[in-house]
Amino acid sequence: MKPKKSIILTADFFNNETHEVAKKLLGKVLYRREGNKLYRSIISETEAYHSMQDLACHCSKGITPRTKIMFDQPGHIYVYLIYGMYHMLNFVTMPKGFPAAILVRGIKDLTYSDDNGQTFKPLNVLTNGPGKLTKQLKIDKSFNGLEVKPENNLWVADENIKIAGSEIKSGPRIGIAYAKEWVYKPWRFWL
DNA sequence: CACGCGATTTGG
DNA sequence: CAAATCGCGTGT
Repeated sequence: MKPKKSIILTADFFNNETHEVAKKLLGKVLYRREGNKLYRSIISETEAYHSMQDLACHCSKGITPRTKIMFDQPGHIYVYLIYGMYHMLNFVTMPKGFPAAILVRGIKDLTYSDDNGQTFKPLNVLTNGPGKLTKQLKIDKSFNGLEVKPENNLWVADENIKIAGSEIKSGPRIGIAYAKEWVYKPWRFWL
């Protein structure tokens, strides 16, 4: 059985317009290694947060202890805690100095392997929300500021899963009612 | 240093 | 529909 071709996404992939990267992330494969377990899932929902003008983006506050990571290199991980209990997983986009990130809101087809990635078994849990998926994948603030790569036990790969343009839906982002005209930007993407 | 609230989820 | 629960940004 020939192993599936898996191309690990690097900074180049994330160094682009945030909404474009958010769309391209759909259908990409999210890996998380935790102890002897390797989790594999398909990214199915994302949201783009782009520029200091975007009032929905934390980075609209400027460079603060929390937001500085979004000003850093593309391909880094931004994790923050919301409502005192849920960790949100984001990937930084755009060149260093320009604040932007993508929130991973949903993953699907979560499987795991505990034998060095040879056999993946289905894990029948719901991962259709940003707080749910980080709980399942045991992602917390310890990932904040790290590069998304296998050495850090969290990475994204292109395994040539074909997504037709017609499969991608878009609409307003969730939970940002305070963001004035930015509320209506269709920067949420899902399959 | 006190205060208010959020890129959510769950249960009543 | 409201509670849970706490770090961060703001203003004092």
